[in-house]
Amino acid sequence: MTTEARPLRRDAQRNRERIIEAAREVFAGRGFAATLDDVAHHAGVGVGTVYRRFPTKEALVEAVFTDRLEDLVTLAEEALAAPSAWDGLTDFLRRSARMHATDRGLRDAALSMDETHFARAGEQIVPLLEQLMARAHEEGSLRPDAGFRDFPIIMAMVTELAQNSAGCRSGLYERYLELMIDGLRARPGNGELGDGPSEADVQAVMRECVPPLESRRR
Amino acid sequence: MTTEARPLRRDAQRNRERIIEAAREVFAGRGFAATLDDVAHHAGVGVGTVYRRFPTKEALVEAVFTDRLEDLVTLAEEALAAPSAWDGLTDFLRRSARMHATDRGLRDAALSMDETHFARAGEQIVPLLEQLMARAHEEGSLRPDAGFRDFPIIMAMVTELAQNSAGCRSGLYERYLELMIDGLRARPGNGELGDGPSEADVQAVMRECVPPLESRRR
DNA sequence: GACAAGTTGAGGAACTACCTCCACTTTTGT
DNA sequence: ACAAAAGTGGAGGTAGTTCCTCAACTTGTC
Repeated sequence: MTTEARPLRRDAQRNRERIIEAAREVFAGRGFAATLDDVAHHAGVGVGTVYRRFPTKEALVEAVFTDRLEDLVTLAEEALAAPSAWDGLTDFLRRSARMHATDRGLRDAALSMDETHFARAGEQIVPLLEQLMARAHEEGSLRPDAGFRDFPIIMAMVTELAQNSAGCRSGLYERYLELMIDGLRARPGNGELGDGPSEADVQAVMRECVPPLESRRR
Repeated sequence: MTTEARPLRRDAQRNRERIIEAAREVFAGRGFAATLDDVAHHAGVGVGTVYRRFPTKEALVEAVFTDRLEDLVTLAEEALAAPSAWDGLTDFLRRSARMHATDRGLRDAALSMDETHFARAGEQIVPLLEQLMARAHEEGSLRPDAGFRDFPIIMAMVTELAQNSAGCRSGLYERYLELMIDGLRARPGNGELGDGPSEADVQAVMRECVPPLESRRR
């Protein structure tokens, strides 16, 4: 049952790296909506070469974004280490929003966490955010009716705007993130938020926000 | 130069109404992304009939949504008439968000205000919102660094979520609207919002949020 | 009942994306 | 140096979309 892979020929190895590099750039701009033809052209190789190396788009996406998602986990760990839970929480929002705004592929990967192979990163990050929220609640800085499941939805909204304003003022999304952050503060006079989303709700929304990875072909 | 239109034959008139009715429903569900084929099928008529009556999608959209946009203007007028500017403002947000969430076509029409024939509704509504914001600023209830141009962007974000959660919990967007509303309150301890969007920014974002009406065909 | 008006829906045109295939080139092992 | 193995390129087949036309047919009106 050994998947004893023979080493790639030298030129093939070089091409593989070129492809990943090109994919990083192309996905950063167009997200998962980018085609493998795009990537190939960008890498200066034929489409066939891309398909030989990465039989599905998912395989390529995985090769490109696995590390980047680790960065998000690291970000969450740092957030949890901050002395003030509020500062940790808001920094996490700001910094991850910036990452997602800069790299649309990363955004799509993060929003696909529950489905794809990225599930592992999700499993790491969710408990961190849960703890962070719990600490912020204890601290009294976060409004009590906000929960950790609001994280992904807020991120989805804000980074969607980041996409839609990329052509004019790329930093515009920050304004509305700040608005939501101020809305998250625990304060007398806040309105009623009502019931938060269920886990299924969160997953459904995330799915809607990302172009499907699998080919529609049957 | 008379556009002396002869009256439609009785059956044609009936079909025209059916088409508009069907378009209302179909656009409500799929927004401007709906095709005229869709509409025809829904109306129980052939595609050709639709194209004969409405040579472009824009003509049909106009026929369907002109009144509905008037409703939004009315809503803004009512908001302005409220004794408290804050209540008027937040009610406007809540009620128009609900309208947009229920009818995706209306959302698309509202977000196309600056381009299409709906410009007139835009010209009516913008000054109303501007006054409303001004009154809320005087009143001291609205944070001073929020402006009337934040309206459309907040609406775009919230109703985008309404779209993406239509399949699971259709009311989910309300939670995040409330969050933004709390973020809009004037309060000590609010963060810095930075520069608001320019008129051009707003228009660019709105454009990005709506599928193009014209055929891509060349 | 004749003529104009209206209807129909299959199908052509244009686009997009996915992916395969095989003649050709390059590397590697001897 | 040479052959076998590995890798490459990219035109083109398959397919899914949507837009819109048109010629044969049906219906309404006078």
